[in-house]
Amino acid sequence: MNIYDISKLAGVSTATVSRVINGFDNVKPATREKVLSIIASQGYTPNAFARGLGLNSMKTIGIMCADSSDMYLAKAVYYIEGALRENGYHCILTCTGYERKSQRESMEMLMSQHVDCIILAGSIFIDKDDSNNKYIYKAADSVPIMLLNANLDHKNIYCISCDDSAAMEKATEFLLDNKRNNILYLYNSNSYSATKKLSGYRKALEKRGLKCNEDYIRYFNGTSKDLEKVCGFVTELADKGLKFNGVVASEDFLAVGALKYAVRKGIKVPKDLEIIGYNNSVLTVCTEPELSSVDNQLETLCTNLVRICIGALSGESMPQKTVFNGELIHRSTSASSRKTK
Amino acid sequence: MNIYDISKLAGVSTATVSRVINGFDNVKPATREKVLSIIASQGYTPNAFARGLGLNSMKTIGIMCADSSDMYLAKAVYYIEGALRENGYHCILTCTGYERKSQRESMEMLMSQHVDCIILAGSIFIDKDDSNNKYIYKAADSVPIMLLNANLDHKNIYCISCDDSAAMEKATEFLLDNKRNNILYLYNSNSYSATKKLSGYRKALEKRGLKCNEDYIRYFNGTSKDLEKVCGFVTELADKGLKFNGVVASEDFLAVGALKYAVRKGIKVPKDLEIIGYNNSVLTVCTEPELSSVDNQLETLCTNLVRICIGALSGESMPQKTVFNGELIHRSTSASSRKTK
DNA sequence: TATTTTTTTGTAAGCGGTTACATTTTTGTC
DNA sequence: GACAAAAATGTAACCGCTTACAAAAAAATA
Repeated sequence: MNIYDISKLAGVSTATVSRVINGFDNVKPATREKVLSIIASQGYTPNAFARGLGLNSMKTIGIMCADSSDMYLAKAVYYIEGALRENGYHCILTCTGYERKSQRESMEMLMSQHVDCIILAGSIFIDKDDSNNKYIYKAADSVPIMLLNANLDHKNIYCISCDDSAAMEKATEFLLDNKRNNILYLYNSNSYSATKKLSGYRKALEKRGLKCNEDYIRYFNGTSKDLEKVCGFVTELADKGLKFNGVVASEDFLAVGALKYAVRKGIKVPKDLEIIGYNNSVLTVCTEPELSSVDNQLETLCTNLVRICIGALSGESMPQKTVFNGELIHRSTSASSRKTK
Repeated sequence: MNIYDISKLAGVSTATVSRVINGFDNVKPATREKVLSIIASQGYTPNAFARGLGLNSMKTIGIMCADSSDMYLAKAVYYIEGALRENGYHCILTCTGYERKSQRESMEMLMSQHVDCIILAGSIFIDKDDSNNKYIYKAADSVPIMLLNANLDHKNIYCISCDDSAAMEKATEFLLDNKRNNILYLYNSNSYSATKKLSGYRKALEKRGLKCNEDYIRYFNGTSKDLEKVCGFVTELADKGLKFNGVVASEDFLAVGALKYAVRKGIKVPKDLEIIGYNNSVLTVCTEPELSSVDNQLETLCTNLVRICIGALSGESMPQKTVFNGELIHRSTSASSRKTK
């Protein structure tokens, strides 16, 4: 059953059927009705491939993310997919891992599928050495590229992010306000947004004229799968004599690890140690006491990313850079008596 | 740049170019080399739409899942996508939510995209009233359907699942072995796999001649987003006078809620209360003490699902039903002195 | 009513591949 | 070297839709 069959049954040309299907207004109402009824009675659906070939688009958008089982990225994918579907777009999802080579391959795969746009969910795709970002610029020559939580300057690249630096600065300041002058900073990535967060931490210290002790900035080489390891890592730091009365982390799981350490050692939280995570994930409410965390407005970021994406695809002029503010969510690992808006 | 341009540059016909691209062996090596070098020098990639139109396939598979931000489903999607990608397939992901209507719409969307196969990740798509499953049977007339953790009888539907009933029975028995005769059963879904789990709980009791007290079987109306509510729910049950010395849950977050209740009330775990969750998710290691849980072998399920899927697509005869066994993972909320294999 | 303008419809050429079938070239055999 | 068989290549129809352009029908104007 194809458009030709329908046209014969309706006694019109394929062009007219096509017009009806695509909702053009230059079709006589009576003709439209007839064609629609035939289509309905035959249960006909246009062949998407032929359509794609003719229009050079299948209304499909590619989403690249390092690991869709990561809690944060999973949410991003969920929000993005939902918003795109509402706009009549389909999503091809590809999990690239953390290696540049496989990321490039994923990008090529998406390009070969002729997606209308590519969304890079996460800053892991951007290299500090800009010459390694050519693969992105090349793709941007063909289709608009959307960056979530990252930044790149190019006329066809749109960046949507949270001001992670400011948000982390706020979190750090909150602890400093309570005379927590030995704040451990835990992170596990050197991506664009991770770097921003760290700079926020430094800025908060600098602002008060405190010099930043590099011993307190600690890189953890692992992921949320290694939560037990994080606890061990923090315990080791403490055992080595590092004294700290505050912890801020670039991801919630790192903060949970610190909290585990505290609970096991019987350290009172938040009285003797305050802890603030980042992402405001479900982990924050699993622990006892529950974890304070920075919410970086993922849903807002994603819905706006899609809005801008759709706009760009329909030829509208859209802002290249869109930045939102994070918010510090207080639970039980930061001293609630000082809660601020 | 299309196949015709390449054929001219290489001085051969489009058929030959097509043969080279598709790796047919009836091409003279010298010709193949020449064509390949032209293709490489021109940076040519075949148009996927034209290809799809000709072959009636774009090597794309549809994944339906209720909510890809759900930790369990997110992992399923991750494993499935990865395995499919290794086999040269692309994935269209669609999150359907929990309403039958939107699930049907997602299914239609995937069918209209002419995917080669549809994977239903989760048992939420199957209705107990089989007449409501027509939308699945209808799709199965066109493409193979893969069910993860669910079951449906049809010649073109393949089911891959964990024996959730047996796994839950094992978990329950483990507690009964330690004279935990008042075991609270928490669940939050009536899907196929959730029902199986519950039947496993019942079976364990029956096996010992214990009659199942329905007061202990409790439905929680919410999701992992409402973790704090779960804790409140369990606290309420206890406040109402329900006495229990064991908890098994159909999902980890329910068990975490129970554990929160215990920690807050100062109940000793596992001495006075043993708790076992289900899915062996990352939540199990966030809590203190860490949560024992049933691992239902999601990765194994997914890789086998994809293996069977690929086999079926290439015309091989594949098993309609594939069942794996779950495994009880002991951490700190079940009495470790009795640890069994 | 004749003429012009506008609306509606039809024709047919793409879009860029695949592949059945026909043809040419190569290889093998006697 | 003649002939048959096998291998390599080419021709052209086809997949099912879109759309520029042409043509016909309807509406507006004179």
